[in-house]
Amino acid sequence: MLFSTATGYALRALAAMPEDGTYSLAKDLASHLELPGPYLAKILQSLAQEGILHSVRGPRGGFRLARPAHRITVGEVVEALEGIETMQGCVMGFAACSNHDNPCPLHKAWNEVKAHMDASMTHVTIRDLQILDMQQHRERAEAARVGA
Amino acid sequence: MLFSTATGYALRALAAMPEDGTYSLAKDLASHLELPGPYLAKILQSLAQEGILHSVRGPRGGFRLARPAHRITVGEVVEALEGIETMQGCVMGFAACSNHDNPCPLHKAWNEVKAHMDASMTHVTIRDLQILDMQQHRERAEAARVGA
DNA sequence: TTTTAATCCGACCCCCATATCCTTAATTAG
DNA sequence: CTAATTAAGGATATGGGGGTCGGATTAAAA
Repeated sequence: MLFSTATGYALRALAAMPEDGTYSLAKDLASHLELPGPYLAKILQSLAQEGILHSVRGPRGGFRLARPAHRITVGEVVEALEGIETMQGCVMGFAACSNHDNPCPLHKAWNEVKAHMDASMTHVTIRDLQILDMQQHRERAEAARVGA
Repeated sequence: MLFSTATGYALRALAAMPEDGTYSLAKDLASHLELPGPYLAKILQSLAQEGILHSVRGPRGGFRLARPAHRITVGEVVEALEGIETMQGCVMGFAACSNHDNPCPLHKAWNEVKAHMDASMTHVTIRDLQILDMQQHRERAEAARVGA
């Protein structure tokens, strides 16, 4: 995959969190999604520091979305966890190919790629991933029913 | 950049190697391109094992292209050094999004990206990078002349 | 007020990419 | 044959991402 595994975990966790204001526990999310618990907790902490999640400690605490799901973009999450450098610079690392003249042979294709991905990442939100998450649940339930 | 630094070094080195059948020394290439010498040597060894370079030891030895430059694609070099996994699977690592139905919201964009890049990598050859290399040399010489 | 439940925070592994160095093997020049 | 030259290969740092663990901190509940 293109993103780091941490980013992938974050997106899956965000998509699985309820929007009713209740707080989810890191370990519940982890067991539900079958992700490494302590690691996911650390990632959620980062997201809280970046203002994407809100967290409270103590009993009845946990993590919840800091904003409505449709106002958190995939790009934001990527930037929060990886920085912006992921898709910058020449594909092959040719120094003289920094966006202006003298482009490398892959420059045009790469620029289109970047524009494409960038547009997607600013338009796709956690809300879109929630829908996907629900579909997957339906499918899993269906598979279990048929398999039994 | 998208590729590993090793792949970037390899592409630059391949683009800088002469096609007249003479052998280049790893350290000459490294100093010419300002790359870490021992590391580049290791990379060139890998390329030799993969059949992209030919190498001989001893005096007047070194590395040369195993084939004409226009018959070595960028994709081959990437595959030789990184494997094919680089651009496979879902962008966010969603398991249920493996190419068929139930695609993630970035699936379509990502597939277009992959197709685009794949086409480029199988069509762009070292020959194309040689031309780029020469242009950069001209530019550097020009800059030096003007600067002096 | 004490207990409990949770995040928070730091210290610590493991693995891999990057990078270096040294020894060994091969080949040529003298 | 010997010495010089060069790649090949192994051992060894180094840094970051992935991942675990335990204690400190906070806040609610008993």
